[in-house]
Amino acid sequence: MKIGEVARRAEVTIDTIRFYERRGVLSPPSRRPSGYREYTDDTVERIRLARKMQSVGLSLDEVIDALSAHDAGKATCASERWRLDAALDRVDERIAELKALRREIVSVRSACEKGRCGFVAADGV
Amino acid sequence: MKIGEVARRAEVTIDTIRFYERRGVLSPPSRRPSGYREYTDDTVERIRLARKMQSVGLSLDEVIDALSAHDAGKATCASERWRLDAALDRVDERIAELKALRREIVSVRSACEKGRCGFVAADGV
DNA sequence: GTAAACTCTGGACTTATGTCCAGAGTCAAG
DNA sequence: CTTGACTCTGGACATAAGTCCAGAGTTTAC
Repeated sequence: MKIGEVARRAEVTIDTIRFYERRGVLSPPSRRPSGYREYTDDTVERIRLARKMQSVGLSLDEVIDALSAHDAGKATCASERWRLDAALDRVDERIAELKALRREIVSVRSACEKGRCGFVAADGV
Repeated sequence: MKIGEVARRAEVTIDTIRFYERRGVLSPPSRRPSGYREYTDDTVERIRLARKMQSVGLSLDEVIDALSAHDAGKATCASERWRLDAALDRVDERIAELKALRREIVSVRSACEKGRCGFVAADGV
């Protein structure tokens, strides 16, 4: 199938597919005599898998890495679960940062209500 | 005082100060005959205020906007508090997104433990 | 056979917030 | 007066993950 159909089926843009090829998420497909890329269903699945990985917070480099392990045939759930753990740790860390930020905002805000907020006040800046 | 001392006192880099000038956070300072920028203490305070605003999650454009209101002399705590409210809303929204992502990761992870995880599994992709 | 829809390449552009650079000129201390 | 520290400009570079473009060639439906 042509790239447009892959894009529709995998729910990404054509540009993303070509970008994935450049980055190595997808290997270069076979070509028609005209130069058109020719794909199989596998590519659709591979893109979906990549998107799924990205959607849980893996960077594209991590996705490429995971897919390589996958391609090498050495990937099992147990052997790859650390990637999810790492993603989870990052999310938790980010949540903690945002909660700290939230406390800071609330603090500035309530100082603001009580007069001197040091934020927007008439401090001559 | 020269730019280097402003940088030290406001705890930013010289590059950041010049960048703030280009962006309009700081107005162009007076110059020595040599062309060197000459600042007063006010600039240090203004930079600190800008950093404080950024640190609670306002974008640079929002900081510029807030400082303009400030410069116009129309800013009071009450009139500007909505900026903090907006920042707070964004943080809350972001936290909610991350919590949803966390649930998704945990879900994929536990599916992974139970065999078919559809993530890294031997699904022939 | 023609028109519309599709695809090709390679590179520039996007967002946000700075950071870094070379090459030239200036300032301060001794 | 010399030396080392400082500052100037303007533009390129950085991140991440794509997005968009022109201009040319291809495929498909009618």
